[in-house]
Amino acid sequence: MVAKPAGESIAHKVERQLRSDILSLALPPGARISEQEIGELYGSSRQPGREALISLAKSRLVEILPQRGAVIARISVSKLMQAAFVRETIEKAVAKAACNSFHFHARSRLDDCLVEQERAALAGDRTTFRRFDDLFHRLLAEGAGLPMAWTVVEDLKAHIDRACCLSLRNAEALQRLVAEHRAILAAIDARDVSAAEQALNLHLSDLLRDLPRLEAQHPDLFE
Amino acid sequence: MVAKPAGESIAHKVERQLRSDILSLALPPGARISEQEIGELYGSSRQPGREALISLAKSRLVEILPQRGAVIARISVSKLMQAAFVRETIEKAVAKAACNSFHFHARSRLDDCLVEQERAALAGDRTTFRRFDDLFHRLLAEGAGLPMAWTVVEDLKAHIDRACCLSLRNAEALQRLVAEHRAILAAIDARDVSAAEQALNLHLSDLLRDLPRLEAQHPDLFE
DNA sequence: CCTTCAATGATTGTATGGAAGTGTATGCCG
DNA sequence: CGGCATACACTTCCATACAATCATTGAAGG
Repeated sequence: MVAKPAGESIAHKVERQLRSDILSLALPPGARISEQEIGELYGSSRQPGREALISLAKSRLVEILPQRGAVIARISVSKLMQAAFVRETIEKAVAKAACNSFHFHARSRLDDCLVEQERAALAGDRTTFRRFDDLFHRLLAEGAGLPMAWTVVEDLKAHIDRACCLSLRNAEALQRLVAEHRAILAAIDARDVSAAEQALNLHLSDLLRDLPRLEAQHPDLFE
Repeated sequence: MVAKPAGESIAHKVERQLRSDILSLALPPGARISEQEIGELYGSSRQPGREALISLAKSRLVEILPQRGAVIARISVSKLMQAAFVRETIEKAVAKAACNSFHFHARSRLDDCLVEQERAALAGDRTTFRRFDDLFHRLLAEGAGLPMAWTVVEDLKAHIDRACCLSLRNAEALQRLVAEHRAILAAIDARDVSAAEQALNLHLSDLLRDLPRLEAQHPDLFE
């Protein structure tokens, strides 16, 4: 049995690829993009490209101008700050629930997750790092018995991730994030709600502190 | 100039209609539905029906079984409770922000909103009532300077609204909800954070209290 | 020189044909 | 009568054709 006997539809593959390219800023905000060129880029027809665009428009990563075309959305500071705020309130509530009780299985996976993430940080492998960063927050929600909280946070991250990507250009920042993850987990293990909330606040406000610099440095990426 | 010279794409119209029909339980959970019959139902081809299905699948209102078809999603008690919890944490944060400062324009629109909603409640017009219920929560978020909080809550409502629809079969319940809205607004006007949070908690837990009865009464609608 | 208007090109929105996949029913064989 | 293979019906998924809409360009007229 092969790993992936095809499994996924072309439209989904295109969507994932395109989302990744947008989040990594490989496709610059403000650039126009048509269904046709997405199709050509992937060796398929317009249809999968169209469906990918519709999906990404729901995440606000592209903006569809009716009857005219689509553009890669610029980073909105206002939306970013709102998304960060909402995310923080959700994750604090998750942490509070986690302090109350935590599923054993998720807890053990979190240890592995942190090890892998630290390895990626040391290797400077941002792609892998980000994958385990997501996994950390997802496992936190699952362990607290609130898996849906992660799906909400995941949507919010669309507004945050590109700025995050800009901010994490130096390797020591990656290791700091891992340390913050450990602090969050330690507070939850100790069932110390206020410590957990404080650790989360620190973790999520890293980016906001860096935001003015990013905006000054890359004015064309912001709206 | 006519009011709407067409304006919206067929796909969007189909999506809205289908979403409405699912939320109102006109289309029963568990029923299968194909692109073709959606198209026929609306006098269009399969394409708009397909796009509507994809959109609704993102809201988890339908479940797409790859290469096989789509079914109207059943109401998940687990998802409902998680969504209600996350929603409550978000709206409490919104209320807290609202106590701090509130945009004048949104505040004045809220008064109108409540009047209209009460009128709908007295007339027993559930459709209009629901529209102004949404508007109330949206204006709350906008007034607090967090319009994005509403978009998140709106997504969460997909998991909640059908049960809510079942619960509100008697007219006095509608008027109670309006009174709860007034209580929330009064607490915000008084800048009393804990009163606002308490009023919101009461408002949103109405449904949860009723949930066991609904599940017993309509077992086929739940998963 | 500026405004107006028609032609052109590009892009989306819609319809439809065809390929591939899945579950079911049917008929055959033991 | 039960188990198995094959054929069939149904659906999604992808490709492509067509129509409608919008921006741009360029020319004509004031």
